[in-house]
Amino acid sequence: MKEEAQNPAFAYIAGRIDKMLVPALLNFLAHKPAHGYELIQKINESGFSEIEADPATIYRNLRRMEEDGLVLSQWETEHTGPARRSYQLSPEGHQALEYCVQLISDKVNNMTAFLDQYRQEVKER
Amino acid sequence: MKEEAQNPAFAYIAGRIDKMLVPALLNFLAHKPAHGYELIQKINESGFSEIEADPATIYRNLRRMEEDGLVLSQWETEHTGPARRSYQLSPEGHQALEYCVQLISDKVNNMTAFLDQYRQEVKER
DNA sequence: TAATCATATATGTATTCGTCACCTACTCTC
DNA sequence: GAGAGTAGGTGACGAATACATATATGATTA
Repeated sequence: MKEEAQNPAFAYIAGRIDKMLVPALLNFLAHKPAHGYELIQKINESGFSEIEADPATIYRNLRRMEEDGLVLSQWETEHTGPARRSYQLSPEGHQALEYCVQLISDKVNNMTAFLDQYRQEVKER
Repeated sequence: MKEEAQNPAFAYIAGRIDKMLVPALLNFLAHKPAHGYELIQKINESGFSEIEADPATIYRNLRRMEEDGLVLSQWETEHTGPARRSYQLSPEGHQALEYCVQLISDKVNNMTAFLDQYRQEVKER
C-alpha cells in the first residue's frame, strides 16, 4: 500500500496527506483488546495509514494514549513467548473514536470538495 | 473551520487528520499565478486545510516548492505597495498536483472504507 | 548446544514541520 | 507623522516521526 512518489521532489507531499494511525489504533482496539505487536501487523495488513507502521511510532502512540486515558493496559504472561502488554479501550477511548469518525467525515467532505473543484477546472480548460 | 477538541486529551488527534496545505497551494496556483499574501487569504477563505494558514508556513512551503522545481517565482514591482513575489506552477508542479489528486482520491477511498467498517461494527454491536 | 529467527517492548537521537513571536518595508489616510 | 493595511520574511521552539538500536523470551535448526 505504501506508494513511492514517481518524482523524488514529490516525496514530502505524500507525508502531508495524513496517516490515519491513531484512528486505526482506536478502531482495532474498539473491536477487541490487543497488544502492540499485533496492532503493528494488523495496521500493515489493513492498508489504513499508508505508512509502514514503525514500531517506535506505534508503541509511543499507545503509551501516550494510555497517559491520556484513552486506553488501559495490563501485562499478559499466561502464554508462551515474551510478556506482552494488552491494551483495551477506555470509555474515553470510545469517545475519542467517535471524535475521530467525525473528523474523518469532515475530512472526506473537504477532500471530495477539493477533488470536485479540481476536476471542474480541468474540464473547463 | 478550525475545530476545538471537546476533550483536551483528544487535542493531538485533530492534528493527525491532515492539513491539505500543499495541495491547496498547487491548486490555487494551477488556476492562476499568485503571490504569498494572496494565497494566505485564499486558503483561509476556502476552508481547505483546517489549519489557519500561518504566513511562516505558507512562505516556507512556497520556498521549498520552488527549490523542488514545482513553482517558479519572479519579483513584481509594476504596482503600488511593497514588491511581491509572484509564483506560478511549473510543468513539474502540474504533475505534482495530479499526484496530489491521486493521493487524495486514494485517501478518500481509504477513509470511506474506514468509516464504513466503523459503522458496520457499530450496527452489529 | 550454539546460532538464529520470530515475538514483543522500548529508548535515543536526528530530522522535519508547524507555530509563535518578531522584524523590515511600502503606501495610503486621518 | 501616526496608524492601519499590504507584502515578505526569519529565528527559536516544541511536537511528532523516522531510523537505529537495545533488551528479553521462546522455537527452530545446524
